[in-house]
Amino acid sequence: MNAAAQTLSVEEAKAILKGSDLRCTAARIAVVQSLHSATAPVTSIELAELLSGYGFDKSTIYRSLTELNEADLVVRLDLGDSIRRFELAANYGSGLSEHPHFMCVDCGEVTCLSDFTFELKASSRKVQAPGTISEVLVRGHCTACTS
Amino acid sequence: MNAAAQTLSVEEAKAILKGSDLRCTAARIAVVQSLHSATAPVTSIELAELLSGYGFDKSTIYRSLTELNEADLVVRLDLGDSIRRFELAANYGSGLSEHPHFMCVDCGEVTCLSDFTFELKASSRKVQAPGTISEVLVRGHCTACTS
DNA sequence: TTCTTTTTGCAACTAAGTTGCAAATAATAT
DNA sequence: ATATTATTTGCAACTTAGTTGCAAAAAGAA
Ligand SMILES: [Mn+2]
Ligand SMILES: [Mn+2]
Ligand SMILES: [Zn+2]
Ligand SMILES: [Zn+2]
Repeated sequence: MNAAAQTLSVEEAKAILKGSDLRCTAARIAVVQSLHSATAPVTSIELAELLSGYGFDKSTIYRSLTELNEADLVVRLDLGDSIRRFELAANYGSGLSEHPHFMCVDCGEVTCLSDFTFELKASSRKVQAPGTISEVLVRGHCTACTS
Repeated sequence: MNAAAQTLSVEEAKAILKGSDLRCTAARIAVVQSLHSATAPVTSIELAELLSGYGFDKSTIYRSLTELNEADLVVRLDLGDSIRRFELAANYGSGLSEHPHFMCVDCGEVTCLSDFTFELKASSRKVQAPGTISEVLVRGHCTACTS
């Protein structure tokens, strides 16, 4: 897991959960706090391992992540390496502030492209869009692996 | 699997394999032919199941796909549902003709966005690109699932 | 507190893909 | 056409990420 951005108190975590009508259980509080302290998306495995060190079962962590995701409190990223990653929604449930993600195919590092927007351009005016876009993932070679 | 686009003869398949210095085995020929006849990316599972009906072992099919991918004869798509998909490179090994892909999160359908280009735009001039992009994946709700 | 509903831990299971190794096959040399 | 050598295959066992059923525990409401 990565370095703490800042610590979220138990009370703050509880407030976030209550805001989405979720029960405040120890596991969910721990998940919210862990995700909050992360500076990049966290894999389910990392989180399950970290929190099993505090006595939580991995199935509980997986279930918590799914529940928080369904409540739009966390974003679930499927980046193509068959390992799920999660990040706390910037706004705790509103579903705003989506951004594309970049994954390096060499080192596996994942970056939030918060300062970028993506544009899909039809090459001719007769092709129609495939649908409404909800997630954009870009893969390639990161600057560290290229240089 | 999807309907045949056109049939590729054994000799044509062999020529493609030889062009990349790969041995012409029955399994690899069958994989090339199957991928050629597909109109959309094919999952490893579909292909392994189809070809196991002809006596090939699934491990052989998985290995063939990996080898053909490493030779740039086929493109491997990781679309986020932990199931790999493959398509024949349009130009049999040159690595050109890349295009973004769209996956519907509702019905799972995958579309090649051959007629689209993608543009990553920095929101300010001081943010730098994350690296060199090699694959773009867009997920969302397809028109059929939206209407 | 008591009651009711939701959540948890456990262990067993699933799905997709990988691996070691002896036997079979492809390409090459004779 | 046959022998030689390197590569590929089939098999079965394994791995990894995640899921599930169910009884016990915990949360929130009364
Ligand atoms: Mn992000
Ligand atoms: Mn395609
Ligand atoms: Zn990298
Ligand atoms: Zn759809």
